[in-house]
Amino acid sequence: MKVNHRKVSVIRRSDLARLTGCNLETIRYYENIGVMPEPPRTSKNYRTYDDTHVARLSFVMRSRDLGFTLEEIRDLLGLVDGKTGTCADVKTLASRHIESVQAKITDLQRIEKVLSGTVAQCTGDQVPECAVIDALTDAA
Amino acid sequence: MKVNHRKVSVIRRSDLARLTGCNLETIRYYENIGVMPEPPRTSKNYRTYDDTHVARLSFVMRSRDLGFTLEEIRDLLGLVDGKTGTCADVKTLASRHIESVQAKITDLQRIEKVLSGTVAQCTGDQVPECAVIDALTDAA
DNA sequence: ACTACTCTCTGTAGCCAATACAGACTCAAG
DNA sequence: CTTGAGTCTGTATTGGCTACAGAGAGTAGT
Repeated sequence: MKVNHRKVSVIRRSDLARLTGCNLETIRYYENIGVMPEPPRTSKNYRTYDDTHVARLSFVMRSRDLGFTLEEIRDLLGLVDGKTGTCADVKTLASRHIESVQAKITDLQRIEKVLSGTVAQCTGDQVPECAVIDALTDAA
Repeated sequence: MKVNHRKVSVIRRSDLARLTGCNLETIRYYENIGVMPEPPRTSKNYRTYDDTHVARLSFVMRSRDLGFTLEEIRDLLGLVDGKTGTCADVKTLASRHIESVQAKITDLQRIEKVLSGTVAQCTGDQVPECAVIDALTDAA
């Protein structure tokens, strides 16, 4: 009555990728750098995952989506895993990240302002008189 | 009357770096990838720059500061050099860049909002009840 | 059983935009 | 003449992946 060679609901790498939306190769990369644990292997050396891997990778993906670096994600995971840290520690990490996000926003807004202002002066004439080129050439 | 072995106002690589604020090694990198031209060399193989190099590198630095990729900078330089393009071409390039900057701002603002909202719920208690961790764990 | 196809495994190379370093050479001042 | 600074080259490293080659494993159809 051998219905299926694969044990019921064994999660392989491609399944994990599909379930989390993570790229297939990226999973291996995360295992190499220690963000994801090395999973158990079958007798033929195939990686086998379970719910905990799905949850952890989802956490990583979500954090990544919010712009945390892998370094920061490692720290977050450490706090979750070790249970040594407090919510305050997490808050500190997140707050620092918020600050860096705000700094990036400010920077991009400055850029946007300069560029928009310059492009608005553009006449559509030949390059030597182009306002954008002038701005890039002359400004300190 | 040998006052100075170096010809008057020969610009060396370190001088160019100082004048433009560009990192010393980055200049060599820009020459390798064709953003800056290979400069003439002295008999002893030292790079020698002039005003045109200072102007060009300043242009590159300014563009970089405004978030243009080196690919885009290459395109801008091509328009300036070749004089084949019109101001409209430059405007197109710059406008596309503005759009990508705006997209980044929007994305970061979304991130900032999510993070700030989550951190605001933080109690400072132990990790298992941390709002930030919960948000990272549960959210799709 | 055989073929064809897909999946997984590994190591390695490439991407951007630099930055850093080792080891050799050159130069200017004291 | 020695010392220290500057320059030269090629190569390695960073972050965060992505892609690919070539081998082995599993599966579906005939």
